[in-house]
Amino acid sequence: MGRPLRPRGKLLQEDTRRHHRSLLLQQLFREGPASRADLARTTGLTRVTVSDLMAELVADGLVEELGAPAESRVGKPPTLVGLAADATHIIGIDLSATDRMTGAVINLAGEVQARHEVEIAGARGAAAVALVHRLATELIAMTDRPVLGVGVGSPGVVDAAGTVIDAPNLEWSETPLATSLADDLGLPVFVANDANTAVLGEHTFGESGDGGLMLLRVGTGVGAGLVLEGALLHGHLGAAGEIGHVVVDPDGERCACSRTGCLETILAVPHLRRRLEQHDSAGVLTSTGELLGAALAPVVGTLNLHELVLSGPAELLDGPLREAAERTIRERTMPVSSDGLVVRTSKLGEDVVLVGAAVLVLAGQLGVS
Amino acid sequence: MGRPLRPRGKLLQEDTRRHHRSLLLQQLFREGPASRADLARTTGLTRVTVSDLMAELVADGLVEELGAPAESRVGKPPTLVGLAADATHIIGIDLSATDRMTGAVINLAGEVQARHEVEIAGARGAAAVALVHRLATELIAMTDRPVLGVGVGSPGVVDAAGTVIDAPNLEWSETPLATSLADDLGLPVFVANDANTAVLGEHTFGESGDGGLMLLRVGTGVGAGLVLEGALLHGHLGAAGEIGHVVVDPDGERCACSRTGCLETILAVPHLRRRLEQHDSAGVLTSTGELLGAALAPVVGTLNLHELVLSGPAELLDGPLREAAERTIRERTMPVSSDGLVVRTSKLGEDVVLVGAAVLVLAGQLGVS
DNA sequence: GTTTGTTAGTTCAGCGCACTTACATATTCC
DNA sequence: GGAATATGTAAGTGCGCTGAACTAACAAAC
Repeated sequence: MGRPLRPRGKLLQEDTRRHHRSLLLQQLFREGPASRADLARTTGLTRVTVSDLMAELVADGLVEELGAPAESRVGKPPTLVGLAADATHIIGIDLSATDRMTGAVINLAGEVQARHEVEIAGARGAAAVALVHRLATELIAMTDRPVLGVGVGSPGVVDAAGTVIDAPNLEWSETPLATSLADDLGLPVFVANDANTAVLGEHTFGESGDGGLMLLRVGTGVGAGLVLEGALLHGHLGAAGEIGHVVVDPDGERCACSRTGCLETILAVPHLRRRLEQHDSAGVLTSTGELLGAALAPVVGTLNLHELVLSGPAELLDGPLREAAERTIRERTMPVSSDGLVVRTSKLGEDVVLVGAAVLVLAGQLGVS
Repeated sequence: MGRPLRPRGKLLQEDTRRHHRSLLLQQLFREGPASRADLARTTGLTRVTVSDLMAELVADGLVEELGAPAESRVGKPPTLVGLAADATHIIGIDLSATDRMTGAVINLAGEVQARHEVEIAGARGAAAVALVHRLATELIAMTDRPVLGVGVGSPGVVDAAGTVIDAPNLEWSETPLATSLADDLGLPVFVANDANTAVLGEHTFGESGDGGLMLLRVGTGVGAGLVLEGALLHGHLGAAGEIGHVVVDPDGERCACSRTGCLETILAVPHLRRRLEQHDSAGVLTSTGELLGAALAPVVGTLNLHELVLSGPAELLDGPLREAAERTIRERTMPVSSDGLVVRTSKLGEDVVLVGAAVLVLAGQLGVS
């Protein structure tokens, strides 16, 4: 039965070729170097087609020949081909911090090659956009390789075209960041919400499995991103993962959003740090984890999630809090939901958003992720 | 940016043709009859290609010429073509009731043409499978049209191949219902969980929008199905929507599953009816709705759902309970999540699963949904 | 009543893409 | 050294779409 997807539009022969190109890149990306004959076997394409596409990919500088493998068997020894991870670079930008914009030059393997950042220093609106332009330009100047594209993880709700619908901190509203950057830089630009960007990073480079993945980003605010059935979830109005102001404790603290007991009031780093100073540390972390677990149990059950990843200050998240959340979720969901569940912290640490921004570009430009 | 889907496999020219075939069927299915030239315009295909595909579809009996439209404008009047909704029939089967198996002959427009049912009368395991075979055979005999396929909504967890992993009531475990039926009947057979089936029915024939849709089925048990980004959510182990034994009230009633305060203990019809007899009716419905809303608020916020549909006895669901649930969800989520949300009862009533089973076939065989 | 303009649908040659078949090449096994 | 095995390339085939040109059928203008 698979996943019957509704046909989305006209399909050209050109699309077929791009699809197969991505198929091969994807294979090299996930499984590493292989011979053309191996690729033909795993993808189902013929050796002829694989050779043809490979010639194109080599010409584009995305793939390189690596010679014969060490060990040898009967028959003509194969020529390995592999992704030329460092022949092309990607610019990743993380706008989720409140005081600075960080960026990086990243290779096709998701490895950070260089970093750079600019202070926000109160820049808002158009000035903040100009700052992103500056950061991007400076990052592009830091690599001598062709740049595949620019990925940006921005706070706030971002639509599919890369327009920031609403980001209060930067005073952005209906700001067409992607098109503005693309016009300025002459490069493909992809913009998405920071939590969505982060979950893509974790999904692709965080050794995560193939099941549903939810990443909860805990910082000044709280937000989530989800990858379900292999694809990023956008939601009805592009606001999937906006979980920070879901009420988890009706008897809790008053929130700035006018509700009471929002998830942010117990979990956002400033609030959590403050409560840790005032009360018994282990108790606060445990009770916070329990409230989080209670809120997430219905989500885990409904989605039959495979992995729940916490991203944020490890000293806060990776201990009693995570354990209490995991325990609560298991207590509150049935075995068929919780048996397959993994609750862990991010393997990419502070770089999730940067690396995720690179994944935006990889997926958009190469069909790889 | 769209939705960068990872390439799933080799693409043949044949697939292109099938894709375009589905594209045209989809257009006729959703927008009704149109001229070939109109179809060419809306799909982006050329008139030549549309004509060619149409000839094929007419030959297959799926589409019929309807002559010229009444009103006329400049130029040669078009020939309308439309889906031949009654030239082919679909068999839909609903196994979610405890005492009987119901089935129907359904046309391509999702309209029930004939009904039939068999008593389960305690049949379990292989005997229950045989009963499904009998029901299917008898239904096929009730129509003189070619049968496009058989769709089955079964209780329990069902994998992508249509094998029922676990359905306690029927004592099925790893039961390959789809292949067994397909071999027996010589027809394509699609099996899915009843709640998943129902949500497909609602999505396709329930006048629902394009955003995320969650259908909560309230009966002897409680389960849900979700359509996100236009496609059915399966979940990591095929157990998406298994929400009946998520704990919503830790101080609640003991559940048969050994947990306390599962959603089923407050919402399943038998439990709810019992509580309604013992206490004030409005109060019970309202408090039940509030607990339901509290459990669903994190789900609604996380997924940025567009529609939440309750399916089950209308006299229980469509009143204070629905209102309390909706109010609670709105109180507990932020405007960006709740503004776009619609909470309603199913427009298909008792037939959701039957009609959804037909959608399984429509989607699987024609790529339409 | 004829001409003009517009739209619908078909015919035909051509092109892109992947496939099949066939072959050159390079190595191991006997 | 020859048979067997495997890789990668070359040539030709088939399928599906496209653009351009053509026929058909009508309304509006004169």
